[in-house]
Amino acid sequence: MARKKEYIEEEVIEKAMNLFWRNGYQTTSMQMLEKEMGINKFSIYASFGNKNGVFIESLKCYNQKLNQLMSKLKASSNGISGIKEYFYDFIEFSKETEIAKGCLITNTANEIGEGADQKIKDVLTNFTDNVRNVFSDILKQDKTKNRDVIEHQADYLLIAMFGLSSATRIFNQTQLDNYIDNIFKNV
Amino acid sequence: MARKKEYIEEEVIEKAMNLFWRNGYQTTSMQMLEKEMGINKFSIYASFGNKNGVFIESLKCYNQKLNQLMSKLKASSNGISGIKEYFYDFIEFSKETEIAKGCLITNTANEIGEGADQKIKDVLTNFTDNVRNVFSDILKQDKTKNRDVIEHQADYLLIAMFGLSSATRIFNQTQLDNYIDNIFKNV
DNA sequence: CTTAAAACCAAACGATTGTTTAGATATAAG
DNA sequence: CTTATATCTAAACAATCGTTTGGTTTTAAG
Repeated sequence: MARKKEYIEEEVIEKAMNLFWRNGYQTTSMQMLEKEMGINKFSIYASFGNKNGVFIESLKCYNQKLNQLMSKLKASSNGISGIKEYFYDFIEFSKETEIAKGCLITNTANEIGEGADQKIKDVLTNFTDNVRNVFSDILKQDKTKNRDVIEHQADYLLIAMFGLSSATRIFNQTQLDNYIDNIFKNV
Repeated sequence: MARKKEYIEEEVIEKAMNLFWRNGYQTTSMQMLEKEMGINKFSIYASFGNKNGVFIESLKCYNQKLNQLMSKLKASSNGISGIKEYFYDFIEFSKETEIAKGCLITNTANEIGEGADQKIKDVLTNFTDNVRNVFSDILKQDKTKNRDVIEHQADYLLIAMFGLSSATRIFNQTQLDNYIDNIFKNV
């Protein structure tokens, strides 16, 4: 006995996510979100609580998109060369629609300071643990490597991904290619 | 025929720089700057024009501090192991007073989006060119390396520094040690 | 000692921030 | 068709943003 929503939450969140991705949390205002999401402020608050709620859902949406990107890697039995492919896939992903925006999670980790919201920190931790586990699983395909080496290399590749995120925003393709080549000389 | 300033611009800018370093550009408000710098808003505007002016000067101040840190490296004839030492020096530098804050320049590069101020972009470009040249000069000490290899490795190490900046903010010392060890297996 | 210039403080500026509310509109159940 | 309820638009909320201004205090030259 009520009116129907004229928007689909998953759809408008994806638009919000892209805005946050381009501009960061602080720079993105409710006014900008209103315009980009195509719905009224009232509807945004009804669906997501507040700005932080929109951001949290945007992070989760980004996480999902990245999991889709990683599904190829998860299913792969190509070992390290599979991870290297993922690095290249990520570069394309980060500039999907327009200019390079880096990784939303990495950008957020770099943006937030001391007094950051705990929910946001949790999403970040979940994300890094997730990526690290995927890398670790792939590395385990090589039975000649012992557990210590695998853990170290998983950490190394995870941090290298963080570097790649920043790099996509500043450096050119040749520099990125060269960076990735060097990174994978050690694993 | 006038009153004397009760503050030294270099001193208050260093305080502003530390605030920007901890919190980023957007999060840092004039109110916070007023408190941290210990002078009135009027004085801030009289000395630095506006918030952007304070930030530009803060970036320059940071640049100077980093050049001091690099002076050891510039004078070094230890080749690559000198650069590796610089990586460790930077980690200490980034958490000099308190918690890890990464590199202010890298943080800024990650924070600013499409419509960033040109002056800020210029400072960032100057900085990366500067660091890259120092790395390049050190690498040239090895006469067995040809020009192409040196340019590639300078780019690689530069991007690795960007990764290290993010990493200091998120990962623990063991992970950082391992990261640096792996990075320097290739140069 | 007077006087002009610069630095100080505090208050206020309009604009924009994130958030809430009031009233009109649409929809589905009874 | 009536009625209850959820969604819509648009206006307003207090708070804070970066910035400016007016008046007071300090200083140093004449």
